[in-house]
Amino acid sequence: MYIKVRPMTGGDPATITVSKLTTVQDLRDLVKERFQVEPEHQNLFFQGKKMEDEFTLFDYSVKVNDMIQLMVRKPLGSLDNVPVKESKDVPKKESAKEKETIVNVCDAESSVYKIEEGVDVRDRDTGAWFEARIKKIKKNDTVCGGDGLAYYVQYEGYPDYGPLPVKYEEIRPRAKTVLAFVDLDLGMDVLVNYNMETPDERGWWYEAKITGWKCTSSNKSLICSILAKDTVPDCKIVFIDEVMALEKPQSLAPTVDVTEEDHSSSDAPPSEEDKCGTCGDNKNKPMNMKTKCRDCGCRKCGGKEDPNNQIMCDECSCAYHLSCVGKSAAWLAGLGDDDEWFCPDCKNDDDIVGGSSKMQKKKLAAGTKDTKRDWGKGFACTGRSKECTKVDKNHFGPIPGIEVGMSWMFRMQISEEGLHRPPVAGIAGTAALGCPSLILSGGYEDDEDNGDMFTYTGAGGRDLSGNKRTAEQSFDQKLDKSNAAIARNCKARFDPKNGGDAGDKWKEGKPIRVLRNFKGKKHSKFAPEEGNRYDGIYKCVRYWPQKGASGFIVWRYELRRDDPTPAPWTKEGKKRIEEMGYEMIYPEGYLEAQAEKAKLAGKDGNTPKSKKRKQQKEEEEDGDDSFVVDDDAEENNDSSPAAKKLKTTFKIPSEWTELIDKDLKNANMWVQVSQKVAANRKELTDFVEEMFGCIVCMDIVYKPVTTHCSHNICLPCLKRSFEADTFKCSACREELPKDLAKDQNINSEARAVLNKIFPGYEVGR
DNA sequence: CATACGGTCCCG
DNA sequence: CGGGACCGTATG
Repeated sequence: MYIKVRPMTGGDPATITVSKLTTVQDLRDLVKERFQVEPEHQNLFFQGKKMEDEFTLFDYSVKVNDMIQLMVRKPLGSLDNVPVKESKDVPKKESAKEKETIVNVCDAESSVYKIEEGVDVRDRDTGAWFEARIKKIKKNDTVCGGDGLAYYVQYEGYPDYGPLPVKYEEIRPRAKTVLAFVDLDLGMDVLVNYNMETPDERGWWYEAKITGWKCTSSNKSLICSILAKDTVPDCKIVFIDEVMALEKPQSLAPTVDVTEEDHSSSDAPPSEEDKCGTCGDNKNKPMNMKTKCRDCGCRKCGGKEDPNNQIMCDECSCAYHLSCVGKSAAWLAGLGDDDEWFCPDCKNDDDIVGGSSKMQKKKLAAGTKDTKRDWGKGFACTGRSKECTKVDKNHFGPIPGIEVGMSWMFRMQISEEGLHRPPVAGIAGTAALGCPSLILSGGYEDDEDNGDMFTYTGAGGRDLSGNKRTAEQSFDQKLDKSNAAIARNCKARFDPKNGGDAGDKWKEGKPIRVLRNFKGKKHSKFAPEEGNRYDGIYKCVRYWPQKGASGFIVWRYELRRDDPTPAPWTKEGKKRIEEMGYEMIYPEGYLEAQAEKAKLAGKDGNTPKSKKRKQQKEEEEDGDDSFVVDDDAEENNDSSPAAKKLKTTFKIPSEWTELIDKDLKNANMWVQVSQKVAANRKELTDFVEEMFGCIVCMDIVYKPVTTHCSHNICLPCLKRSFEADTFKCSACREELPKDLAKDQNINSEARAVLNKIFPGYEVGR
């Protein structure tokens, strides 16, 4: 499988091919190849856990395409050699002087921060703020801010990293005040948690300006302009219960007074030694619920509420809410008095080390066999990276957004799409409910494929002992399980002895999604060249038992196509696939990983290109005016009279343009779309997605209302905005008519185009 | 737990 | 290069 490794300092993540059994130690070598960082200087983190050499990626539950963070640990002693960065406002001639002063680096005091004070520090590369603690303050140092001081900070949770010098401008008193949603206001500067890559997940803390918000009955979110490395506008913040106020630096003397005053108002002021150094609350009995603090509250969320449902780590003595570490009250009750518990940050985590994980058992078993082969590599054994939730597992019929002629490289992908869920088996479904999908993969000798009609063979009748997936027929098949499932779809009486025939009522049977796999090429000319292709809906006409080629009884099924979309092998179908620009879909990150692999093994130039060329030639020789996939034109510069081999551009299908012409309100936008030069379908649809993003929720506009000022808003978003008494277009501040948020104002022409371009995009909204 | 028309690497 | 041995995975 492949994973991604991203340096904490920003920069592009690298795709690295590994297996689940790769040890962290081995991973370090791969990371070294890519980032030129010695293993001993690497700190690797996965989901907040520091990775230790002796464990495998499996131990950490690393899955395909997961992201691992790389933090470069500076070699000891380099601290004093931090490269001098010439600041712009220092004239060059002074640099000699500066050199001189380095000698005089010495401890200093700050009028604002004190040693050991908890602060937030802005990371120069990402712009995110991290919790840190001031360890030293020096003057005349190489890194000095406006106050002439360098603050050496130690990042919380990264004891091996630092202390590092930062400027006055890069630190701020530790944020401690959580702001209630009602107190948030437009234009306010706050600290928010945001994930640049997957905004729905937790990320880092950034300074942000509030520019809008969005409320539904179930969901509230905030729109902010985030100050990362650069300013990133229109970020949707989902963690609205954790928006924090920015603390202003205050000079030390008055600060003490203020905190003292603050606490004099509560009935029992904490003594100095009980006072939390971070938030000033009483450590033993934190009272200020408005203030979140990871030092005297829950280490994870900072919350202080519900102390009875907090548990303390036996290693670091930090408190955690049970819910924050995924434990229940019942689990706590079941814990004996001298049972130890270790928090996720401490090394003795039972999830990783020890315990009776199935991994350990497997390891033992594997150990006796001493297999050298690393099965976890590549796509042989990877599992799903997502599960289809768009439709139910027992959904029959087409799947929204999935069109006849679309292709995926691997079985696991069509499982993820919900198209055909079993990873290996050809027939999905149960005897009780029927068969929603099947795939022709050329594994059964009795299959006969005539395209619009084919006969399929049931499963079973094979001896799979020895952990096999296929074998030759060695006994009679029975009409049960998946074999019975297909029969259930047939509009005929269920007869496990003789079979049944739907006759001319065959179309009344339950629909079966049919896919063809390239391995069917052996026997069928309807199979695709590569991967797995969705061919549409078929129905079971009849089913019967028959003596197969092996001499054993197999169940056979006659399937007939009943789908309005032209089949992929017909002239019409081919044209449609070309027009729609359907191209082989690969798993996320797969191609990058392959490219990387090829690069690494690049010395011997035996790439599988020859095969592809041959296929292309055949297609061209075929002479029918089918399109030419021109994805490796650059290597054709040898002798081809290649005037026609310019770059292919995606041509907008006539099915789209017909609808586009009707959407007069967005004529301007569509002109831009039609002028867009896109190499393939995806490039163009990405552009459309950008153009037709709702100005409020940013998703593709749903039930679009096109404003007079030519902006598109989802009707529900518009309604919410009006309910909040905002009657201005959030894109251009133009006043909107108060009666705009009505069903009859939906731009149905635009909606029709978008539904054509993004089939099923409205499902689930 | 058994089943299953995958995918990969090794070997001849 | 093509066939065989071999696991990891989702589902009933």
